[in-house]
Amino acid sequence: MLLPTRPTDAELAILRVLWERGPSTVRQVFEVLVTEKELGYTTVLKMLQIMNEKGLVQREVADRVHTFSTTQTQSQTQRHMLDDLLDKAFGGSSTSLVMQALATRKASREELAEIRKLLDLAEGRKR
Amino acid sequence: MLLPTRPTDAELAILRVLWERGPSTVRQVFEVLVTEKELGYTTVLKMLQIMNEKGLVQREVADRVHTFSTTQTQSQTQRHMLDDLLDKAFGGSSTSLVMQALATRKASREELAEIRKLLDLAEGRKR
DNA sequence: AATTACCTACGAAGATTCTCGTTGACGGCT
DNA sequence: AGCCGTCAACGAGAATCTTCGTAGGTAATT
Repeated sequence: MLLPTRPTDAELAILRVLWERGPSTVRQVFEVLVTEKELGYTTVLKMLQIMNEKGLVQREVADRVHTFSTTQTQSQTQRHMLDDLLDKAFGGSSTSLVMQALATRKASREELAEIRKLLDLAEGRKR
Repeated sequence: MLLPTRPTDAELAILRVLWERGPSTVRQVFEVLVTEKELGYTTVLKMLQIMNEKGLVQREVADRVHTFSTTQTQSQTQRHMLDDLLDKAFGGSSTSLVMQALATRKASREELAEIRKLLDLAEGRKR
């Protein structure tokens, strides 16, 4: 599957772990996820196998354990999913998306300042 | 189903039509969607029935045709989906979400100005 | 050698999504 | 009366997602 499909929720949960912890074994991923939600070891294993077929993760076989790592950075995936959401729910308007993002969760003052800095950058690049 | 589930892609396509055109009959929704994608009339009908059961749309029966309308505004749905995405792919950081949003599609200068205005508002509200 | 512990592989089941064909009802037209 | 077009209802099938039980392999421990 060359086209990067949008990760499902369960897949995202696993990707989150891999992004945070870096390359991990099935057991390591399982240990993290099981604290959030009741689920079996083989469930995680199966998911990782499927994700490997899809190209979402890659595996390295050392000794007899498999170590999995993501094939896309978190940023790449984020951009992807945002792009998708932008098309499907925001009519392509990044303005209204940002607007909603600012409305959704009250950003802290520090966050607002950071966003403003980004804005300056984006605008500066334009003139 | 009281909790608003996240609309699927096919559901979003229908919601988009209803948001744009306002309350519409099955045929009207179908006429719009069929220009974008090959699909049958009964597919749209079935989807609307399901969406009605889920509470995503409500129906009004007049004469013998049913007219459907959304139960949530586009903004409400947008906020919802953003909130969801924020949790599942951005670790709750609206800053990085906004950052990616600005990076994804280059916003026009007008859009940037508008976003800046929003920022002022958000910040003003804080002090 | 037998048991235990951990690993991957695999099949399958249940749920959801999306699609459409068929059916039956209703109204207008000939 | 009989035919045609449009409508909603319904069942069902294909595809995908998510879950886990079972099986088989390997290595250490008893």
